Amino acid sequence: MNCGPITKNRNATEAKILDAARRLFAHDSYDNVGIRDIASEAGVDSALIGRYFGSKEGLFLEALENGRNRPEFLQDGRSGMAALAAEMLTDGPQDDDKLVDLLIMLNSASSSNAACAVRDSIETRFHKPVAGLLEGEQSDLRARLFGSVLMGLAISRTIMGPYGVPEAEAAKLKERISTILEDALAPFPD
Amino acid sequence: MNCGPITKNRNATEAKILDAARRLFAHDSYDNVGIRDIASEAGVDSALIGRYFGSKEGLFLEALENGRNRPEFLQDGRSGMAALAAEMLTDGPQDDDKLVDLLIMLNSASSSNAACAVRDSIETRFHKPVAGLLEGEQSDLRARLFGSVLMGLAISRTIMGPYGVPEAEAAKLKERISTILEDALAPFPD
DNA sequence: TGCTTTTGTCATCGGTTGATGACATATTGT
DNA sequence: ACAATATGTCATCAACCGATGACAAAAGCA
Repeated sequence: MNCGPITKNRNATEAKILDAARRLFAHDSYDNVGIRDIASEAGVDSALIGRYFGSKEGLFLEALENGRNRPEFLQDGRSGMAALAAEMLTDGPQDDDKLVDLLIMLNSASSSNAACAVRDSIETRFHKPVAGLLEGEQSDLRARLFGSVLMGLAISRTIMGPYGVPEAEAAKLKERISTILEDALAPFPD
Repeated sequence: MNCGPITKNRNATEAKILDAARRLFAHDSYDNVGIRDIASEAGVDSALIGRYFGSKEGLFLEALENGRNRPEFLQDGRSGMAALAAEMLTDGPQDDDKLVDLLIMLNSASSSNAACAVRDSIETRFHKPVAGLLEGEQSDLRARLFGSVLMGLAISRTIMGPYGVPEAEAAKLKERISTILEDALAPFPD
């Protein structure tokens, strides 16, 4: 495919750039991914990033807001959350589409140029929706607690590599994590 | 103090650099902290970093291994771990000496030039000692699970800023977190 | 005191980064 | 077919980075 004379198509090019950016940002931090890397991965000239997205930061913001599967896991309520956690325990979470957004956020959470956007994104696209699903008092606090456990698990599974929580062959581990997450989500006693 | 003619003292200078480095690395990522920043913070010429520590990476490694209060929290066994978690829930954990090591690791865990050292350090100075304290089977796995929860909490408290788990005025929150950590540490049923 | 070594200062290097203006080529509209 | 616009390419800029060699000043030693 894509033989014959070169074709020019802005929408397709933007999509290629966005895809490449999401792929790279999911594996490395904002600071460690250059516009030349992204352009190269996308098979495109690096100048187009500035032209179409304004700046590297603009591209990062779009990559962050462009999650296909928004909070799709939320549609299933709590079982969806458990499923998301289970997803993290399967092999190669790095390439799991459902986790790309989370990985992008985690990798760049400490990059000063991206930190604000990451925080906002976590709040808007994760904490708030989760809190909305919870009944009882202090749903915000419980959602953040839940989020912290999930983020820790994600870090352990991806960034920590072989030193992190290993893939779960054992059902015991999944069960254990379910228990922990339930603990985080449970309403506070009066 | 420090008036009169300038005095030259290598040990003192190295200490100033190391202190400054630990302070800055605890607030920002490896990539976002320059040797000029560190030198300036230490009140020292940036060339001395190269001279005394070989390179920026060398300095980072020393800053990482130079934690005063090694795993002092481990000396108290499980109650020490709970105390560490409680420490994270108090106001301004950024300036808490006991958490500096953890903050340095978390901030630079995604910086490719520092990631390996960070992973090793977490494994050596955190996972292993914790596992050593645990009785029963699969202590390594349980230690990593415990670590993931703690890291998630630390991220929420520091990097997430106002969007993270808020300071714990309520004893309820501490109790909840204790429960979660106990869950993570508990032996697996047969 | 005079010499050597250590410690600190300064200027600058090569390399990389994000950004941008000038230009070339393809597409579109008439 | 021709002009106008949209899209892609290329070269280059200024700023920053980590690193380093040349030099100055202090400290240690005879």
